[in-house]
Amino acid sequence: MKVTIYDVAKTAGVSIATVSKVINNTGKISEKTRNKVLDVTKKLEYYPNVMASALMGKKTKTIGLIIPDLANPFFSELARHTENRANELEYNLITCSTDYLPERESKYISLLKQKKVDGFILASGFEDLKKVEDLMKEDIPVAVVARDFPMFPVNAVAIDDFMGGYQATSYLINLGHKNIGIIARDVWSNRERIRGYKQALEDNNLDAPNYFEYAEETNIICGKKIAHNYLNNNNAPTAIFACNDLLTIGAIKAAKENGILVPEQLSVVGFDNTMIATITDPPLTTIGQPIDIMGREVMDLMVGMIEHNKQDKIRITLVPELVERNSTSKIDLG
Amino acid sequence: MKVTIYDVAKTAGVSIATVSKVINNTGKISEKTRNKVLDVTKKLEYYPNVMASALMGKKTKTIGLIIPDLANPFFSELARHTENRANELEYNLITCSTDYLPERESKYISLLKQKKVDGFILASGFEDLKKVEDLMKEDIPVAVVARDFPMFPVNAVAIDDFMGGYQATSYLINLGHKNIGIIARDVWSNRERIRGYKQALEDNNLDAPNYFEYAEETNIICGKKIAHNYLNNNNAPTAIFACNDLLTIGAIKAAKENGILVPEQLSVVGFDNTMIATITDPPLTTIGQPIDIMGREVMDLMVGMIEHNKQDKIRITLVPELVERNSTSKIDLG
DNA sequence: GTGAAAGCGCTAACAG
DNA sequence: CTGTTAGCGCTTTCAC
Repeated sequence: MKVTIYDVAKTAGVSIATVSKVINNTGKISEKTRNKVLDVTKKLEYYPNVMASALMGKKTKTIGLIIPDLANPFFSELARHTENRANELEYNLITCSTDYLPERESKYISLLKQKKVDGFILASGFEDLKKVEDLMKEDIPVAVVARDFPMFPVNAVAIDDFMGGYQATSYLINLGHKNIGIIARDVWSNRERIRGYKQALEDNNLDAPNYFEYAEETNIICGKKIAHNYLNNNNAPTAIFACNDLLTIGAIKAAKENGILVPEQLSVVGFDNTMIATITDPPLTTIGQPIDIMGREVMDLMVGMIEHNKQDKIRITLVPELVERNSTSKIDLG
Repeated sequence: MKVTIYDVAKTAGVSIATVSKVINNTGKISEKTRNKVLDVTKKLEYYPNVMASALMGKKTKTIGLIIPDLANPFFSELARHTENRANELEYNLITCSTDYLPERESKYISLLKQKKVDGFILASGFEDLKKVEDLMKEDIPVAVVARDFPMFPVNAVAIDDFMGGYQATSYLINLGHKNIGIIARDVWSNRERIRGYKQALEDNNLDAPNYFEYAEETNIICGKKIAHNYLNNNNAPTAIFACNDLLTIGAIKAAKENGILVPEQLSVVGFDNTMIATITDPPLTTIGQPIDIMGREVMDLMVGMIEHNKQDKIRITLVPELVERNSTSKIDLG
C-alpha cells in the first residue's frame, strides 16, 4: 500500500517529526539519523503526499497558466518554454485555454484557486483586470505575460508592442510603400501595435488608409476575410502589416485568391515569428518575439514571488526584432 | 480570510457533517436544511478545499497529460481538444512535455503521482511499457492515445496507422509512382505506417528503394536532411511519403533547395493534417487524423475509469482519411 | 435527519 | 537533537 511518513518513521526507528525534518531540511538533525532516514526513504520508495503538506499551508509546486488558445502556435510555444523552465524549477503547470471568454477565465481561476495552485501566470488577453486585482488582494502570486501592463503593480513580461508596430511599418515605408493596410484584433497588444503603425506613418507624413476593421478572431479565416475587403478596395494597399502570423497567412491566402503576387505586388509583414512563419509560401517577414525568453522570465518572476516572497514588482520589456524573409519587397514601380 | 466548512456550518446553524453531506449529495438531508446550507454557501462564497478532500481519498479532478512536445502542432492540437473535453467534465489537465526522454517521463509520472492526479493520459511515444504497467498495478487509471496498443489491457484510442501508411502509399501508386521513398522516425506509430507502406508496395509488385534512414527527431530539419539524402541518390524517388507534417515540410524544403518542383517533379504526402498542412507551399496532401475525436474519446475513457470505476478496457481505433491538396500529382511521364 | 468524533498524511510549535 | 501533540479542512462511520 501507500507508504506514509509513519512507515518511514517506524522502520527507521525515529518519530515522524524527525522524518519530516529531514525531508524538509528544517531543524537540526544529526548526520547519523538523517542518513538513516534518507536510506529508509529510498528503500521504501517513500514520496511525501503533496496534499497533506499543502493542507498545512505548504506549496503545491503547481502553477496555473491561463492562455487564450493552446492551438495557436504562439501560445503553444510560450507554454512549452514556460513549462521547460517550470520543470527545471520542479514545478508543474496546469494549462487552461480560455478562448478569450471572460466566463472561462473566471471559471478557471476559481477552479485553480480551489486546487491551491501556488500562483497564476496570465497570458489571456482578457480585459477584466479586476480578476487580477482580486487575486493579488488575496495574496496569490500573479504574473502576466505577453499582454498589457495593468495600471497597478504586477510582475509582467512582454515585448514593446508599440515598437514592434513601428518597426514593421517603418520597414515597409523604407521599401517604398505608401499605402499600408493593417490587420489586427481588438486586444491590447494589437492596439499598441496599431499605435506604433500610426506613429510610423505620421513620422513619414503618410496617411493610414480610410478603411480599417478589426478581426473577430485570431485565425487564418479572419485574416483572409479582412484582407479581401482591403484588397477589393478601390484604394487597395501595396503592403499589409498583420498583427500576428496567423492573420498574416490569411492575408497571403486572400492575395493568392485575387491573383495578387506576394511579395511582388503585395508586401506582407507579420508578427510573432512562430515556427509557421518559416513554412509558409513565401516565408514570412515578421516581427519576432523572443518567446523562449518570455516563458523563462515569467516563470522566474513567479518563483521569485512564491519562494522568496519578493514583494517588489517589476516589468520586463523585451525588444522585438524584425526577421526578414520573403514576404516583402521594394514597391514595384512598374 | 479563507472560509471553511466550519464557517458555513456555524452561520447555517448546522454541523460540518451536514454541510459536507449537502455539498457532496450524500446521505439524507431535509430540503429545508439543504437549502439553508446552499444559501450560506453562496453568501459566504465557500469553495471546498480540494486538498483536504483529496486527503480523505476523494478525487482531485486533475489529470496528467504526458506528451512528447507541446510545440509540435499535432500535440498542441491534441492537448487543446483533450482540455476542452476535460473542461466540460470539470477536470483540469497538468500537461507535461517529455521530448521523448525516458527520464523525463519517469520524473513526470512520479511527480504527478505525488500530486495525486486522478489518472494519466499518455501520448508520449516512450517504449518503456513497464511504467504503464506499474501505474495500472497501483490502480491508477491510465489511458493511452495516439500511440501503440501495449500487450496488456489498457484503455486506448489511436488511429489505424498501418491503414494510414497503406492509404498514403496506394494513393501515390495510383498516381503512377513506382519509386516511393519514406521518411519516418523510429517510434511505434511510424513503424506501423512503414508496414502499411511496404504492404501497399508489395500488393502492387513494387519494391521499396534500397535507401532508407530514420529521422532522429520529429522536426523540419531532420525531414529536410533525409530528403536531401534520398534526392541525391542515383535512384531518386518521384514521390515521398513522410510520416508527419513536420517531416513533410522538411522534404519540400529539400526539394526546393535542389530545384525540384513539388508536385510536378516530386509528389509528397504527409501525415496528421494539422493546421500547418494548409499553409505550406504547396498545401499538403496528407493523411488526416481526427485529432478532435481522439482528444474527446480518450478523455471520456479516462473519466469512465475514474468516476464509474469501469474495469473493462477498450481500444478505440479511428480511421485515418486522406486529404487531397496540392503536394501530389500524377507522375510526369515526360 | 443530524451531529460527535475519528482520522487522512503531514508540519510546527513546544517540551524534553 | 528528538519526540509529543495539536491541528490543516474535510469525509465518514456510528450513535442519537
